[in-house]
Amino acid sequence: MIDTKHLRSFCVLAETLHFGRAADRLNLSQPPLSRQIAALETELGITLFKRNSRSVALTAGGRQLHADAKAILSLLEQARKNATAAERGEVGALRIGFTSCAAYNVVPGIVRSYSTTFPNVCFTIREQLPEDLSAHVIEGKIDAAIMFPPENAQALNTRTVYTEPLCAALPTGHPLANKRQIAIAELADTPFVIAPRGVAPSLYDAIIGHCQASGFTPQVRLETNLQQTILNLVAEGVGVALVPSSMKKARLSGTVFLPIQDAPDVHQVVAWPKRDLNPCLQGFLDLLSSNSPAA
Amino acid sequence: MIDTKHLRSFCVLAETLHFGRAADRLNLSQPPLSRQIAALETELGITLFKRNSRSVALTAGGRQLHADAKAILSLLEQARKNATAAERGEVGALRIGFTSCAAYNVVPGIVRSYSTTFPNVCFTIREQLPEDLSAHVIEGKIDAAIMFPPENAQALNTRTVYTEPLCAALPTGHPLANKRQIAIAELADTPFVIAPRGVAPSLYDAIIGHCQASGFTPQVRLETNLQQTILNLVAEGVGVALVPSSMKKARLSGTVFLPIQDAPDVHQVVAWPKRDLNPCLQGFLDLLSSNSPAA
DNA sequence: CGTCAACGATACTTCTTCCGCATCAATGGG
DNA sequence: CCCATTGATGCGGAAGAAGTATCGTTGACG
Repeated sequence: MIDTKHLRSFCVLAETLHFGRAADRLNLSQPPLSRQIAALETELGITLFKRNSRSVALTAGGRQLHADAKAILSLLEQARKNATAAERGEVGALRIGFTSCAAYNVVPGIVRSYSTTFPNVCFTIREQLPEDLSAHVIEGKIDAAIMFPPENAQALNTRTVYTEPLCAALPTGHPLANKRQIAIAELADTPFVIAPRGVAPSLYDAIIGHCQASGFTPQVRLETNLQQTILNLVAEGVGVALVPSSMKKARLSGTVFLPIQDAPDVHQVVAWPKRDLNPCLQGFLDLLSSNSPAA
Repeated sequence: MIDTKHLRSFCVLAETLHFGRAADRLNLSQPPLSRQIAALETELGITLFKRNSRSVALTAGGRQLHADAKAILSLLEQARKNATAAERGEVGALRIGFTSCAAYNVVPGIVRSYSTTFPNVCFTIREQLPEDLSAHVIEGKIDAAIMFPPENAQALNTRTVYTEPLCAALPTGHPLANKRQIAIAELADTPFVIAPRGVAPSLYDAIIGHCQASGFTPQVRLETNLQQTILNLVAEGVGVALVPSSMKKARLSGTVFLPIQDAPDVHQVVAWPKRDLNPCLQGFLDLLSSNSPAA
């Protein structure tokens, strides 16, 4: 079998065209080099050097092999670097899932900073249904997710990356739409549009909890899973909704966003599996920590 | 140093994820395989497999190295094939020089047949001055030349590849231009355009010799080195010329080509250096022999 | 909860292989 | 014609790799 040692010896000899000097450069004495080249030649079944005891010259096959051998040796060196870089998370692939809500706060920043810090990582981000994210992380379909805090997180690590208050989303025609700020109790008689608890328990609990703390249980007219859809329904006049403040950036006509007195905070977390850590993820998490702004 | 043996073992293990079965496929017992992988890991300074005595899994670095190692091993196999192919003349580079005259007879055919028979050879053909061709072959600037027979060919092998009679080139206005055939003696009083003897001795000798055999020495009005230029001068009415018959294909207006009675033959030869044969040349010479048509 | 079977790591011996020294054979220069 | 240079070869010893036997760990099963 052809050995990298043979290739190295061959390359040095092809460049020096002198067995003695080539052997020196290889920290070797001359006889082993002669034997290595001879072995390579019998292995390939061709002569690589035309030698008479006065000069050494490459044959056509030797020239060809020299080009190929140099390429292979440099690829080998590259492979060594790649492997260690991959283990450090500098090359590889990283797949991140996120909810539409995160698209308005943490995602833009982390996308820019990560892809500039790790240009050799194939970085994929996919918006996914909020109720699917936990499962996708656990199943390994994605390496991490930016999402509302999951409830049963025994297989997941989580870390808060964004915190913001809830705000109220009202249709433009709503009687309260012209106020600068409202108290949640003012919405006690207005129908709500809300995501089912299973989609984002923390968000659901924050909304319902805040209403109940103000002395009423909101009348839920319609449930739907996406914040985006909720806002569309608000714009249609179906009801009002409490949404994370960053949803303002959705720039949806027909909807007014109003701050709420004593608004509860909602959080975005990054969630990643407890085992089998993709090395690329570490850099991602580090960047999230250093960049994460408060709301 | 990383060895191809290590790469092979690593690849098989990465595919089977089982030391025992991988060792079988490598015709090896399990302990050496464990040691090889361990050596590779210490060599790279990273762990390639996460193993607990129940399962073996690639790390990120291992996945990266697996991709690279497969590529390297296939390149190695390719290099082995390339080297033997190069020695057989199936890959490599072949540079052929030729005179404008040959461009009208042997060159088109050999170009087509050689480049289809040896598609992996980088095939370069260059038209060059006829008086330079011998030197270029001897100096190694080109591997072979298709040319008029050189005179002092001690360092060159030559083989005739095309034979054709001389014909007469007359300006369209010439009194003999309407004949179907002429005898050379009819041109005894017409000025000639001819290439100097040094450019193509065999051609020069054939022309002068034929005239003298017919009882006259041609009056040379102008000497120039290229057949192409000679024909241009004939078209201008400077004189007449004797040229190889295939020059008819130059499709030059203003010139008429007439067969000559008892015309002497002129030859095109392929000339190549006597030593240090480029393997690609052998196939070229073989094709020339099998394709070479008589005039 | 204990036993067992499967699997990878390790210890030790054996054998192959490769290196270095000495020397030979060929070739070109003085 | 002699000699110096250079690559090939023979041989003894050392390094390294493979194989056998065995250990330690871990999940499966009763």
